[in-house]
Amino acid sequence: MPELPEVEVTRQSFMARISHAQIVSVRMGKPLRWPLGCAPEQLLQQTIYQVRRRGKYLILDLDDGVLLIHLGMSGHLVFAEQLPAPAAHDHFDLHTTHGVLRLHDPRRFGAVVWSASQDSGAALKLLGGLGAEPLDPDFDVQAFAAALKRRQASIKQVLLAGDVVVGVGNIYASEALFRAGIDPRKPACKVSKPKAQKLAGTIQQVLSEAIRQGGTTLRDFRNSHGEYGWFQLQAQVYGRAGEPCLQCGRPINMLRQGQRSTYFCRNCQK
DNA sequence: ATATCGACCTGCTAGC
DNA sequence: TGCTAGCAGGTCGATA
Repeated sequence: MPELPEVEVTRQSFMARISHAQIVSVRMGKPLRWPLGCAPEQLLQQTIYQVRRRGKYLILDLDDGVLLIHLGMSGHLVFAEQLPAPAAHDHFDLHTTHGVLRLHDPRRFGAVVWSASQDSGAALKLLGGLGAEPLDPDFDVQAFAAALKRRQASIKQVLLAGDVVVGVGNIYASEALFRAGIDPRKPACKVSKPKAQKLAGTIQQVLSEAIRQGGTTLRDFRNSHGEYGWFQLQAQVYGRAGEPCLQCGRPINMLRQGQRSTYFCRNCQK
């Protein structure tokens, strides 16, 4: 489910409500991708100051350290004053003075991890290798183009790797490459500078548009109020194999790159 | 260093 | 109707 837009939409949906809440109790269900990294009791009484985002991670600032939350493939957060008793796939509850933050994650590829700071320990390990934030006003298009020049892997796989630019997952990679007219199979280093600059723009455009649409709901995604996203209706290639290209009318192609599906138009993307 | 591939886990759908 | 294979929004760690 969650690429940058879904994580950002989630963040915006509960940040103000949870801000300055104090943690009252913690409930953990089945194991998630990584252990919490501290005794749950250590979180009690701590205040949550703000909720930030880095790539696809949410970062909750506490009195003592940070709590990282990753939604994996199938996770979403719910935040409400009260919630029903945990059901199947509700694997983490953070009870606070403002309400309950609950992670629902059927596949359990998600995680909640405590770290002493954002720049040390578990957080350093998880966030340290991440690339640039595409929606940061300081995003450096020249540096982005230069970084692509150093990579021989296909442009699609370099986007997904997240060490050049963060937040672009399988849906938005296909969409951004289509809008930039770049063949997803092209080695990143062979993408011309103008095309790389164009791609930087289409990545920003696609992600921003998706945030405005509340993200993409293929099956699981909801924001913390339980509302769906609608960007899937604007997708021009993702999930449209065999359907006519909206630019040239020829059928959209699908292929596998690194065990992930890529959707593109052979005619419009060179 | 970089690229590829398997692994993690559950649910749903298409096809027989 | 029921079973099975294959696929799904991510990313880490082992291997070449």
